[in-house]
Amino acid sequence: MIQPEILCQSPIFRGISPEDLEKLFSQIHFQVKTYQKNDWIVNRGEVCDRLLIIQTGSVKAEMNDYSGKTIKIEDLSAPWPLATAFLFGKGNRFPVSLSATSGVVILSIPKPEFVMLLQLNSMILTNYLNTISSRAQFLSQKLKFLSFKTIRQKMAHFLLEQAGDRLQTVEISQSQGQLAEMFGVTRPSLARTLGEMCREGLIETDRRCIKILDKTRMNQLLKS
Amino acid sequence: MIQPEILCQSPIFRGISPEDLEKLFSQIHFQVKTYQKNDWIVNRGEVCDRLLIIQTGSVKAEMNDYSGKTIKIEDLSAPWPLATAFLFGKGNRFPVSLSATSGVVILSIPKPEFVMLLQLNSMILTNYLNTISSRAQFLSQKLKFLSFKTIRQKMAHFLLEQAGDRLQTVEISQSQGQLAEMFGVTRPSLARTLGEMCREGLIETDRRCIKILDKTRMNQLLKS
DNA sequence: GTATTCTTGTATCAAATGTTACAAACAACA
DNA sequence: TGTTGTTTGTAACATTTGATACAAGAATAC
Repeated sequence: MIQPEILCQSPIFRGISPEDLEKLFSQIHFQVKTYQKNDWIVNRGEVCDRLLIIQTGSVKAEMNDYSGKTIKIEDLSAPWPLATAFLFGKGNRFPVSLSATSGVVILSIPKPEFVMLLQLNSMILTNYLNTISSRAQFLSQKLKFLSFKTIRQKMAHFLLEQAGDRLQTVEISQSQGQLAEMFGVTRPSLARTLGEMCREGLIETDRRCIKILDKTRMNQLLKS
Repeated sequence: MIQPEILCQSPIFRGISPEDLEKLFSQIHFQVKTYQKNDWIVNRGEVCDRLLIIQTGSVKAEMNDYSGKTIKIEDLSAPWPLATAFLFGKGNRFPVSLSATSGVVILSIPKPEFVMLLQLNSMILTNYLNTISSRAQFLSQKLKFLSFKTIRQKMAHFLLEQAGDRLQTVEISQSQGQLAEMFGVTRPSLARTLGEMCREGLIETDRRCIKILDKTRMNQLLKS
């Protein structure tokens, strides 16, 4: 059976009372499946024609490369939905393989039934739309960031975004190492670039505080 | 007034008859706005609380940088929807500025009304979900591609993806220059890498045909 | 206070890629 | 056939970044 108290904490059913959730589920068909540890839940490439939500336990997403070996992508646990962005769209196949890392209970809602659910309840609809849209926005943001080629440009983009129109001083919350990881570069390379920008009079640094001295010149870095 | 014959060719209203479309629109509130050439339609950063669809004419998307200058992003024309991935989600603000490149008629549907439309008609709902999901999938794909750091890796990924499980020979449809642009590298660099891979016995090239000689070794490139 | 651990700044060398330039192969066309 | 423009292969050099190592400063624990 479904567990409304857990499901209503899922991003998709957030804001819906357990009672309402039970009523909604009484109107549609669905399955609840149980898996043992290390069981395969879905294989990469399988058609994604149902929404899966973890009700209990945790799941490991893996991608197997062209030679058959696997690389771990991420860990997911209750009450998270699986592969929300692949239920619709053109290539609606699972991009990863999923296996149970503990005893797992999965709620499986066929796509037509889920569409019905979306039409029955506008909260579920907006929740689901918010989920996919946020993901698209996140990816879009990340892509824009990666489009800057040199570390200088990434740094300039980051600083100008953090500072906004008003501020001149940015205090970074992470360590330099974490920042480097976010940039996808090595820590010494980032430090070197910061040092160079200091010497050129673009910024001033004091541990975690970075002061932008010349916004105009910083902007020009992003265009060339 | 709305033009059902045009709108039903939009990705969002595809598959709906002009008659049904007219009935649907009689049930909701919406606006139809006219713009002259070079008029601003929306500014970057404005709250995105309505769905915009171009009914006539064409529109230019621009991004203005931190210093105020603008860079052209893309051209859009009827009957295309605007910024579909930003109507929902967390940061629901327009990521770009939009201006008319000709006389333009824009259909503007407030978000709550659009949600109602999604609940009234399951075709519109799946169309819209397909649109956003496809975008998320496209971005995800692109991001994965950029995650490979060296040109060798990008090339290996590209070739193995194109070839699939069966084929050994890939014929690229674009010129080497266009391929390089897609990879985000310069043309001579790509040619050099291809040359090296040839000499190492990984591939054989003949103009636009590339034959993969050693899939196993090619796979190993993707892991290191 | 002292030891330990984490963070930062810096240096050196190697690897990867960009930049520029040029010639050969190919395609389209008069 | 010859001409012109495009695509491809290749080279030399500059720039950027990665890899590794080490020392000094800062934070934390004991």
